[in-house]
Amino acid sequence: MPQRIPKHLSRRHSAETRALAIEPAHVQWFVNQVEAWYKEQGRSFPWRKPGMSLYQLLIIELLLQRTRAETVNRFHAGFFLHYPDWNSLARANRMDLEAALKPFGLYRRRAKVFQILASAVVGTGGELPRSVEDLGALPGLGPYMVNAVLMYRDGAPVPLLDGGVARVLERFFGPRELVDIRDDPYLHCLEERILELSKEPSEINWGIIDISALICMKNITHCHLCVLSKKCPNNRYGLS
DNA sequence: GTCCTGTAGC
DNA sequence: GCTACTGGAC
Repeated sequence: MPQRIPKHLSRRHSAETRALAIEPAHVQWFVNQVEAWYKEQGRSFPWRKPGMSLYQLLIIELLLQRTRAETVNRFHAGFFLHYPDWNSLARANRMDLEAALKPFGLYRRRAKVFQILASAVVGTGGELPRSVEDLGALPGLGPYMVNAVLMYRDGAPVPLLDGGVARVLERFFGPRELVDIRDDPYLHCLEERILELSKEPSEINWGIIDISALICMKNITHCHLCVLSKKCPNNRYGLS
């Protein structure tokens, strides 16, 4: 008599099987192509270079949520002039903070999250927690933000899986299992394999992000410019 | 009108 | 699962 497997577990298992069935050489080729392309053609932003505090990096990553990197690039310096650290954020007047956040969008939500987060960090001595569990418990920090902190602070080989990255991975490797990328076992298993084969976590993560933003966009794809098109099942080269 | 380096509430 | 959150860029 075969044991009954709960539906969500069997779906998880099949998704991971699908991700693990991809040839190692195929994943390695993807990683090599993206990393080589990133060194030549990747975007350059201040937060990708040394010199920013962990506070600034975390705020920038929060600002990048549902917001174009170019927009964050243009306005972030002005914001940090007024709010240079956790203390200034925690003490800020809510309306002033909202006004400073308007150029980025989502300003009421962000003002609230920034202040709750700042109070929490100031309350524990101005240091962010070390563990994944405690980081994820901070207000406003989901799986993406936790990984961003681990990557910037610890150089950890963890993925930055956003909507654009999911799009690139799905077009090249095949579709996800679930609607929400944060819970999808296929994309997470795939990312684990990609980060394992990468030499530098930030380069592969930013490389995929930049391909999603510049080449492999939602509605327009520039397959003729893409270093992945040769082996991409979604290749529209010649058609667009 | 659509999209953008997500998260939390339902 | 689905949706609100927001404004800038195209």
